[in-house]
Amino acid sequence: MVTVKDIANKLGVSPSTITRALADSTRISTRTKTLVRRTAAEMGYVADTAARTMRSRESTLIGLLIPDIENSFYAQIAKAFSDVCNAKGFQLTLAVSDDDASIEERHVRALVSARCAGIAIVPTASLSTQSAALLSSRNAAQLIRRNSALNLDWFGINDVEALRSATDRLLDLGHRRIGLLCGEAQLNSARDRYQGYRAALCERAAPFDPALVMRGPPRASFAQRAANKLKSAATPPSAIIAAGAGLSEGMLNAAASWSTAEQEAISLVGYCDCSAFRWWGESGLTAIDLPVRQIAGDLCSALIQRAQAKSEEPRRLEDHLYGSRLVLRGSLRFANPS
Amino acid sequence: MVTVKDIANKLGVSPSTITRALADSTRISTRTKTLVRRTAAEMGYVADTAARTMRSRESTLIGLLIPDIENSFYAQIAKAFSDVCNAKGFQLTLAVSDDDASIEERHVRALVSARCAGIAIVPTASLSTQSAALLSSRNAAQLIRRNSALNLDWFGINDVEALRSATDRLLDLGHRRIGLLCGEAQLNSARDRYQGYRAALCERAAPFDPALVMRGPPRASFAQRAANKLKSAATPPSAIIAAGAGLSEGMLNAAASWSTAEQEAISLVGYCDCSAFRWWGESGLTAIDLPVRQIAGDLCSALIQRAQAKSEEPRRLEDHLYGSRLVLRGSLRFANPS
DNA sequence: AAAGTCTGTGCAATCGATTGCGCAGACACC
DNA sequence: GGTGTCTGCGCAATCGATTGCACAGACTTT
Repeated sequence: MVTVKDIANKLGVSPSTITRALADSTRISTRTKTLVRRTAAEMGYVADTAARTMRSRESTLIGLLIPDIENSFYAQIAKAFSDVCNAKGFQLTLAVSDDDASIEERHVRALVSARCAGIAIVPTASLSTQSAALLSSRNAAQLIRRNSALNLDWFGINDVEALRSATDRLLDLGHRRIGLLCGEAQLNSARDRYQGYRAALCERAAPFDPALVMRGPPRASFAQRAANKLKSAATPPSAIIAAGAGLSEGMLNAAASWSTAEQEAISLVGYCDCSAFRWWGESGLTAIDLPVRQIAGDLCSALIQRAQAKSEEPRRLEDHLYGSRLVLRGSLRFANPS
Repeated sequence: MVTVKDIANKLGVSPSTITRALADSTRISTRTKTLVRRTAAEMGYVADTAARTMRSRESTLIGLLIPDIENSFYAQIAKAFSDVCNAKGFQLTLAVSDDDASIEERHVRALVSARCAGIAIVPTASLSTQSAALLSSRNAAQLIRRNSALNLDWFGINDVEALRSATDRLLDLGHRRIGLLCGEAQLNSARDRYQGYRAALCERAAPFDPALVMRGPPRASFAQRAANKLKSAATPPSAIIAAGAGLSEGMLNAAASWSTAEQEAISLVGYCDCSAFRWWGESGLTAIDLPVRQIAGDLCSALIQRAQAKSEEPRRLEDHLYGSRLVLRGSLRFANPS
């Protein structure tokens, strides 16, 4: 590895001159600067990030900790982070928790250890106390999901409203038995989604059947089983809403194995519109469209801004709430009069 | 930030004792170890990765540079890397080039600067000389795509064979006008795919019409336009193969906007099977199924192994070639006798 | 001509964890 | 008693880039 000292030796000057020349300091003659830069390029010099981080005590690393990267929803988040980081000269380090609290803790530790300038986390429901402690009083924020154990700003969706309006729409179409695939209640966000669903039913005086609500881990595998179970019930729902990204994936995987008749008998609603939803069936899946990129981009920008501002004053916690809208596609049908 | 020195001061011992206790050195008494560990935990100590990297001159960072993260294909690669890194105690840093050589070069520079233990790259067709120079003689390898400017090991698919067999299958079904969406010829991998297609046509003595081959940037946007153009041609093809992950996405986006009749008139074949392909139309998209996870996992493991072996002897370049198979789904039909 | 102002560089300390070497005390063995 | 041997721990250097301070020479001002 070529170091500053190597260049200095080659040119017969001191290391300080090299750094200053490369950093474009005003105290270095133009002639020297040009010479140094050319030599550095020739020698293939690349500054050592570790040394720089150490000396300056600040890194240009942004940590993103998500439960899944294969789901399009989280992939969109990662892309938004990548773009913002790119634009502002930061690097992205990606950590995938697989919705496992112990993996999550390892990652949190690694991100903190790397002295990330900022950390964004989509927390698991069972986030460890350790993780929470490690993140508190650091430049971190939670994204989409909100875990009350985490004393951090939150950037997310108005989930009550999102689910209420989706449910409302189904009621408009005459559906009375609406299935819900929903995450576990430890997360405020899953609770909100459930409550939105309940609120819509209540306001419209529609019957509520607990058997239609399937709660479980926010994974595709769970949703797939749950959706199949709903379909095969004695009196199956005429519509199903997946209240989560992983859950939508599982629901579609299940429904893809249904017969055409079965598919037509049940209207489906997904969470977070992704381009593959347009590939669903003949004319696409109806979905709750969230401004994911916007949210993730805003969060990433906020983290970077705070990192650069480095004000030490304790801030009050903030929630950043975003709206959503329903994108109507072929997967919604009028309920058959029963 | 709590440092080793802080713990040492608190316990009235030297910093060396702390490090050794935490590293479980044999020269430290069990009593001291326990004490140190408890104190470290209480004080919320987290080692500084930068300092450690600097001293040891080796990081636990694996860099992955891909053109896109929203495409399921690359997301699967990222997941495989994440899993392997996780299992071996490494961290993943993700860089997205958007198929732009200048962004790519910035990322390469950053990854090298971070002294990554290993770097995997899915190179752009127009990879800069700079990038190639930076990567050469480092622990790096190219993945899927192969750029001859890069003097690195390659882990990828037998693309000639993959495209030959897909084309063959379409010929079996009676198709004679088969469209091809393909990347630009600068990349060996794109060239291979094209050649596989040509080879199949040639062997079966099927006519070759250059107008059916759309070559361009490996992006969804290009493929979408190209697929639409093929469909609207005077004598449209009865089948289209997308010879790339991004191209498949674009092809489906285009086809999703076609009428049912139009969709039924053209058999589609995608590249790299992803779960969303099963959502396509009524019974899923036929696709060339690649062992992506396997490839990516193997590559990541190889990088880590080499990093740990740290042998200085120059190695010969190796190619790691994987096979593929066609997954048949509803998007394939017999050609209408014309 | 003396004093003041720039310019262009070098010196040396610093960031935090790690480790080779050395040292002191305890104990064993002949 | 003398000589090893082992255990437990401290000293100080090291990794590479950065930066406050100092300093030498050139040039300007009164």
